[in-house]
Amino acid sequence: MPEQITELSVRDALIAQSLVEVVSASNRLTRYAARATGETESPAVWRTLAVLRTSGPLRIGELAAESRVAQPTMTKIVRGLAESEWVLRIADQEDARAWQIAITAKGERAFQTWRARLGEAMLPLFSDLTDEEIEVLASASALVHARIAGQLLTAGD
Amino acid sequence: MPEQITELSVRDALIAQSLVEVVSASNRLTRYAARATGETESPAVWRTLAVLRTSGPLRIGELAAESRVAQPTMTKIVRGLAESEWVLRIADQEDARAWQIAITAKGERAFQTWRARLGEAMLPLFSDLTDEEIEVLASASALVHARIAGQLLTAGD
DNA sequence: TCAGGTATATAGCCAAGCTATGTAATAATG
DNA sequence: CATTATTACATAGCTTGGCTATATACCTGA
Repeated sequence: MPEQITELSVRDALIAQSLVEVVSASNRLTRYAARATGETESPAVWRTLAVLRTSGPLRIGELAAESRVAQPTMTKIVRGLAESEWVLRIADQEDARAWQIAITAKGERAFQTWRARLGEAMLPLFSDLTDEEIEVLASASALVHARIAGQLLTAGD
Repeated sequence: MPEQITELSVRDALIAQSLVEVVSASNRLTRYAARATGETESPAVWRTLAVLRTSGPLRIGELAAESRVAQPTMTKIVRGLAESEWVLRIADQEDARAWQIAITAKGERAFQTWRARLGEAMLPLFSDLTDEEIEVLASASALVHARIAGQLLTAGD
């Protein structure tokens, strides 16, 4: 089945377009900020910490799924995070093969520092935002976050 | 000067926080969509085409700056794009060292196809959006796009 | 108890990005 | 006009982040 063309409703097309524009614009912004701050950690590291903060301790496999990387990639990321003492590996009580990965206070601080650094890098471009515009950004991110967190990747669809 | 801590105004802190949340949420969403679609091209390729579409033909150096990659990286990206016939290299009239890089009709089609594919991958998570929420997403991306396009990276600050 | 399945680890590969540097053209300067 | 400095792109070579395939250890069910 090559090149499956799907006909979307006008409404769905509008939604899809808005979503694509959000991720495109954000991608450019992220890239700008990452270079401005001379970021050294990979995005996956920060995604992983973000997941751990909101979900609490998770197994490596769960963490991989939620951070959208393959399991061996997450094994590697967790090794690095554990060496930095940003996460702690806790032996799983119920399964000796597994670990519970938890963010540490040090990891939490690193995460906050990263957020501050990133925010400051972007700020000069956005210091003129109106209250309404700030609200728009906050709403947009909340809306996306609510729908993306905890979504498994469905292989079929 | 290690670990420069800057005190932001409450307002700036709010803006910075909203921005960080936007890029974090979008990053997770992008990553979801990229895996769902089995994306093969790098994000930089699509950023580059997006820049060319809105800015018109650019030199490799300008394109590198605007797409937020180093110049040799852009040389490599353009080589790939030219091989796919998604861009055309046009000898610069005013400088024999330089090229004008222009998107082709084929490149434009590839870009649109990518957008459609990406949008459809995200749609299932967002099909319940209200009109107001769609508007919020569109406004947020417009707002970001307007401020990020054409911004050079200031080495100082 | 043993067969199959599952959680993580390891090995090894590939691609994308970078820095440093080369080459050729242009610009500036005496 | 000759020479030197600068600029635009290309090349070389490296590092790293991600992947697939597979090994290892443990768990589960017949």
